[in-house]
Amino acid sequence: MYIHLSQEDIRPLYQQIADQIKVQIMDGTIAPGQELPSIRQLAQQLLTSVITVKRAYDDLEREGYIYTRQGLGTFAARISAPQLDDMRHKQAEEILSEAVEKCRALGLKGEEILGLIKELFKEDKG
Amino acid sequence: MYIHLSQEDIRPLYQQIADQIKVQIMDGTIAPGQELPSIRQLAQQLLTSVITVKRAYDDLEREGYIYTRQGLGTFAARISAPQLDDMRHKQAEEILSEAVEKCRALGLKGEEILGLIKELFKEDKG
Amino acid sequence: MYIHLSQEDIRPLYQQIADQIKVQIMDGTIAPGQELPSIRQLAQQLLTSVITVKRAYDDLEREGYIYTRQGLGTFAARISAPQLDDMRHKQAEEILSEAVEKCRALGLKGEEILGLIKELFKEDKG
Amino acid sequence: MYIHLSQEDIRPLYQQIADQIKVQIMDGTIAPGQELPSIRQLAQQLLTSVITVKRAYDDLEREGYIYTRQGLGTFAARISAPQLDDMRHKQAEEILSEAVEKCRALGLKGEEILGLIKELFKEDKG
DNA sequence: GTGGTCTAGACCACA
DNA sequence: GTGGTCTAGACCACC
Repeated sequence: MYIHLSQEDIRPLYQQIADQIKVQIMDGTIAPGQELPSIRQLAQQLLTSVITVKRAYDDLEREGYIYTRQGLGTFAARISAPQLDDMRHKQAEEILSEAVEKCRALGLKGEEILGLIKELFKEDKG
Repeated sequence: MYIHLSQEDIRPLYQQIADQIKVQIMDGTIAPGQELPSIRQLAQQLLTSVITVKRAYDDLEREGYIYTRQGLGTFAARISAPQLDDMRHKQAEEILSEAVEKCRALGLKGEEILGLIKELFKEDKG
Repeated sequence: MYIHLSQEDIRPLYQQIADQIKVQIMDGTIAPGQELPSIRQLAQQLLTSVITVKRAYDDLEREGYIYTRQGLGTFAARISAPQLDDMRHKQAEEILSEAVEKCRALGLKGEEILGLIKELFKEDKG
Repeated sequence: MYIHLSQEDIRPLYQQIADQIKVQIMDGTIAPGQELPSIRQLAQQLLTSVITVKRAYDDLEREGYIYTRQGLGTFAARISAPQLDDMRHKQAEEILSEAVEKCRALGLKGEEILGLIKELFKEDKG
């Protein structure tokens, strides 16, 4: 499992780990039921502490992406394709909703924001 | 100048202050060149510490929204309305573009993202 | 003897084993005095370790459901049906009484608790 | 704020702390909006580590009972009476549902469990 | 002063 | 070997 930690990233280390594992589960890189590296292994690989990895795994388990069993290990949850789709959408909704909130805080109106987004997609196509 | 601080807001106090001043400059409530209350005055009014207000003013000055003159006071920058509009739009574009990137990383297609955004605005209206 | 182990079950493996044997003794699937499979046999059958099965058998013996004779094997205790019923009821009473106590500590009245329980059973039927 | 930690309790320390604060919020001992002791204070008082208290506060915040603000402190959430009632009921439902599950695992049928509960309440009245 | 993050290391339960 | 809990202590951001 490849994970990249950056000191320049604003997010705390445990969140960088959790976010990247989340993406890999959602895009299928990590298959349902697949065993994840042990917290000790991953901590060693990332040159970080056991607790930091544990915290990332805890967050992922709480959100239903993985499950851990004492003495057995940590595994990707067995999520069906439609469930995965749902989770992806919820995740995306959260990201977009946050971004829109920030724009509103800048004083932009809903129409202006929609306009900007449409322009964004036009540029990508061109 | 009216500013409301909330303990329950997730943002730190200094950012609540800066954000609200920013909006008032952008929507014209504070005119270009207008004098802002002194750090001590505002701290007293908001029942908060001088340090917190100073941090807000510092951030605003760094971003070009206000400027301070030793012994004279603090003033809203002399920005024309179209310039202000430009600043807002550039910032908003950055925020939205980042969010869309994150959604793409999750495996969502452009159409799906646009759909989610449209739903977001429908909910807000309802 | 059929026993199913699940990685996704929250309970540790040894407890899954003990619980299922307990039920089979209580509902008569395993007759009083009947010989149980050896620890090694069962471990092999369940694709798990001897230690795990040993721990399950130890727990069951401590609670009086089975007994082991050196060199002979492990056997279901000779408990009469009414005795079994008594054991079950006493255990259940303890569990339920504890739960009700916790609810009372939350500030709920007896009637509210009874109401909640009745709803619980309605849902299970529906 | 009085909290009692017991080494004999099966629950981990952080959960003992969280559970007791939860009860005090639900029964009104801690008022909505009231400031809780700082994690350092409470850790000192309970002769435990900062991290253990932090973990308890984290869990409570995640469940909506309290909120914490960097530099300000930790506060009981402003929950209305009906909301509190709801939370109490959900909490109780969880406790009772767990207990019923355990009884079922013992091999008891729904009717038997209901019978035991009714006897429990009769005794309390007598 | 407050909370937020992280480290290095320990001991326990489970397999 | 695995994960679960806990300690003592550090540095940072915020007030």
